[in-house]
Amino acid sequence: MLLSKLISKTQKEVPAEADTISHRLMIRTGMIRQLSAGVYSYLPLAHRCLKKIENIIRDEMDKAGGQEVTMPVLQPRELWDKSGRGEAFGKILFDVTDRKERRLVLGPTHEEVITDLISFFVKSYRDLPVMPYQIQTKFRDEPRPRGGLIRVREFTMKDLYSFDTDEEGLNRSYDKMRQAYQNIYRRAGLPVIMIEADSGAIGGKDSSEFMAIVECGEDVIIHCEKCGYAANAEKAKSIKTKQPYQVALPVEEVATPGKKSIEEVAAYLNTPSSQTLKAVFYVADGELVFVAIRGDIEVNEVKLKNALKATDLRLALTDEVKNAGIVAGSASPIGLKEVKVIADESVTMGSNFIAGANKPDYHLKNVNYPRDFTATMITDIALAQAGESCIKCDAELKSIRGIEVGHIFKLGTFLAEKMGAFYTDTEGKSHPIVMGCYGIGAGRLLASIIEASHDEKGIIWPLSVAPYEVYLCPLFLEDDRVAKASQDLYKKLCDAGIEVLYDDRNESPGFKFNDADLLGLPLRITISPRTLERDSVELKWRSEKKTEIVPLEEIVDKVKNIVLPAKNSP
RNA sequence: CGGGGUGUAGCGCAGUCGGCUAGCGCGCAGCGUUUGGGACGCUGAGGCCGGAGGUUCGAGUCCUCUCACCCCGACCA
Repeated sequence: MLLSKLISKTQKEVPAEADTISHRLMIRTGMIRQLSAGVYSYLPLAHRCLKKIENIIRDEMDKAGGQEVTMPVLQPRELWDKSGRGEAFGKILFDVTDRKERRLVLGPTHEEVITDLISFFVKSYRDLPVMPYQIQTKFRDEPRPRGGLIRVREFTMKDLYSFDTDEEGLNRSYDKMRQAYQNIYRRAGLPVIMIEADSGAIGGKDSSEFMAIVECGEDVIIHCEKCGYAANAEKAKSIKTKQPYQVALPVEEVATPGKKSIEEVAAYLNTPSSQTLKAVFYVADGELVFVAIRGDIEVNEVKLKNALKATDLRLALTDEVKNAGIVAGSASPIGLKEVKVIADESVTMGSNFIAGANKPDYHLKNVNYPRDFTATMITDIALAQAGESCIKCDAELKSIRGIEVGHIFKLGTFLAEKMGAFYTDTEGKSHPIVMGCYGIGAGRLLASIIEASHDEKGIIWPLSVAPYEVYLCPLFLEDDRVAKASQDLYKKLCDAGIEVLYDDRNESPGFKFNDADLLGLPLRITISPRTLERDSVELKWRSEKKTEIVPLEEIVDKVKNIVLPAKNSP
């Protein structure tokens, strides 16, 4: 490809709104162009990377037994009503109405469609297992797109679905996918860690996320360096810090004029926050819920939502709390009736707590569970934090940030039951098909690779996903010898099956070198009057500082030997 | 959805006590000189100042409404 003809233009300056590294670099290299919030065009450089990523994914899916299909983007709304997930997805769904006023959605994922499809073709245990997949555009009306390609509203995703006769089969499919995913990241040159995750609106039991560890990560990962335990913070369990045991003392009222927050009360009474009980109010599917938790711990809303089996969970409004007769700032579960109380297990870890007195400007001392209050439910609804202890080995937990670049789920049978996907076993009995689903976003993977592989000059592409493999960089093109030699070399490299970006512009050396670094192709070949004096060219890896002088007659073979093996063997 | 911010040339920005042909840098086009780590000179093209309404002799600038985009939070396979 001639650089002068490439639909792209490198730029020095970048719009103020681009703040993540991958976003800035993709704009500066002319890879993407935003059309609307979270909606992008992919120019040739990005397109080529995406195709390479997709082909790696496709290859691994095929090897693992996947069969590629294409399913509709337009999906009737009834399908989502049937599965019951329309509600769980809520406003994320892009709604469309056709000319007959029929409601459709733009597919955010395809479990409904695939289950419907498979239920038609799979009738017997003999047809199972199957693993259909597709690589296709998905639509999700995210509340807040951000970070360039990190979170967008229209994106290409590979989604594979496994259908098995039983749990054991599901586990086998799941393991195959887990291995295939590891292969994909390795081949794409992106280090990831696999962590335990919450399945969210998708539903199901077990789920694992593959996280790229990068600065701009949206997710917090709690992990243990000692035993390797790692989980999304919204799922992570931990051993909470212990409180010294004390003999339960009689409850005592204390004045706390004007002190409302845990920090204020704890400071005023000169006690650590771990010695207090905190009250937080939520509305779960329209019902007010009182949440009690130890003062030093935050509520994990995902765990709470799961514990309540709620579809919609949000913090309660001031008025809603007031109308329920609760005194915000001095609230406690003590003596509370008619309101559902969910307590974190931390309220049982400790004694003689400070809690609200349910009247303004007063708190209670020496509150103990269950002597002084009870709860509708006591369970783990705490947000695990760095500094707490690992549930597996008791070592101290750390937290890091990551981007979710893949998520695999064991769905089980709930969708098959809802959608009517049953198979007949050897005895002629009918059973719901056991499902799993496995997603990976191509654009996000691309952005993550840049996040993980760049320097102050630009991108450093791994060979496997680079838009081109070689940056052919002639200097002083007006010199006929240079023009002829580089033209000649360009042709030979192309004929050898090497993907070459030929910088045929009449720019200064510095300008070209800087563009080469910015674009980040793995190999740079420089030809100039100086190298031609020695019948040579200069070869340089983008990832390394040093250069190598290679004779003209050897360069094609040398590049072939570097690039082709890496290209052809995964 | 709550809080904050920004819309002026392809990109980055200035101009806003209302006033004349709306500027600067980068980029783009032409000519010339240069050039092993983002060169320089000259010439030139390019603007419904986000949109609508209003105030005014006069609006990029003031008022009202609106739209878009970004950031923080909420939310998020």
